[in-house]
Amino acid sequence: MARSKAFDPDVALRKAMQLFWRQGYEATSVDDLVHAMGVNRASLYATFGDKRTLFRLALERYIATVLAPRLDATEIASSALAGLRGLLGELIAFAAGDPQRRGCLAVNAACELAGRDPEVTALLKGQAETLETRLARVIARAQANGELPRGRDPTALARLLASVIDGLRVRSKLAPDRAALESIAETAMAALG
Amino acid sequence: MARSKAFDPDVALRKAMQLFWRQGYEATSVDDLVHAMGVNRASLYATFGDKRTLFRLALERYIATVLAPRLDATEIASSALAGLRGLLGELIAFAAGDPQRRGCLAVNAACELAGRDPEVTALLKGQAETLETRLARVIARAQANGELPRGRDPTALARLLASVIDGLRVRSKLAPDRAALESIAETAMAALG
DNA sequence: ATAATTATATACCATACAGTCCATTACGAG
DNA sequence: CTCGTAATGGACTGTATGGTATATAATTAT
Repeated sequence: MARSKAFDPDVALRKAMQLFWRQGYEATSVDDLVHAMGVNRASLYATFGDKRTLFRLALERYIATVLAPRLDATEIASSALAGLRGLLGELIAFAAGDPQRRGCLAVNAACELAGRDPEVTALLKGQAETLETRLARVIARAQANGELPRGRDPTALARLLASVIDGLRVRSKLAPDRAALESIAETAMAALG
Repeated sequence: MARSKAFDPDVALRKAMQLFWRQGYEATSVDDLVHAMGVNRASLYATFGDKRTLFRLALERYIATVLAPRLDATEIASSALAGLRGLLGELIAFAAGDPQRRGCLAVNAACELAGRDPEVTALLKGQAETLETRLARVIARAQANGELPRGRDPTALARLLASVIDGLRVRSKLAPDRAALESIAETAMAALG
């Protein structure tokens, strides 16, 4: 009934995500996107809308494909504590192994756009809440397990951990020094006890 | 011997700092700066150089006039622990009282430019190191005072605290909720003991 | 007052930008 | 095979961008 797309929208969106991750929103031009995505300009607008919409889609994809699976793995781990350690460990391994120092697209977007783009702000705020809630659940499980002492508020501990994670992401943009990052993760884990 | 400037370079630089703080680097045009600073375009270039140089100068000024004095106050406090509490308290008060949710210019700049502007990266990395060193000094003093138990590595604790601070700054861009921020600060302070 | 020097106003430049239009091409249902 | 539909190439638009040039105005040492 109609000509079919010469590109895979999923792949193209992933490329857009990666470019925004590397360069940020403002520093990325539509021309940059056209080249990186390998999609014709008109097709890009027809498929994804304007630059802002495309960014929002790329951010949603980042949350769904990068952040959420890591949290899934954290929750699924048989040992709650090991799950948390694994989360921090993966984060550090990624940061230390990324010569481009992209950091985290969500944190980058928060710093660049929060307060100036309501939709992006809402998206990121929701993600931050999800992170906290899920961390609190895992911490509560660790307390129930006896892996962590009881009596401390899991929500407060989760908030601290979420802040440390954001802090690690900022730090890894400036000095992705594995040893220092691991020291932070260890001290943070100790703070849960 | 020559005509004198019709503007105060210090005041103008402060205005530039505030605009970059509000909008970020890429989202701020030279025209925006011309208007906000109240300086003629040619005078702006003659006095401060190009946009990148001006941003670097504004960032240096931010570090010198916003960040450094807070750290001074932290170190000077008679009680080391109260100094640290004061630091976190001021940070939270600022975040909670800023309807524009500007966050921290240094963190914003790190997320937007680190890895793509070597000079800015070096500047921010240096500031991060200064923060850690000075926090470690205060923590060591608290340990020596008996305000904190001895035996824990002040550098590791300082690194954790610095990460929490960066995390608070990110969080305050999304949800500058005073109670939640205070809960994080309290839990972080507890982690020092 | 004059001359040397620096600041200012304003026009200007080339380029980059986000977004659109249209002619052409390919697909697939009938 | 044909026709309706949608995708594509690529030129195009108006505007915004960072940065400069030039002419004029103000300052002060002499």
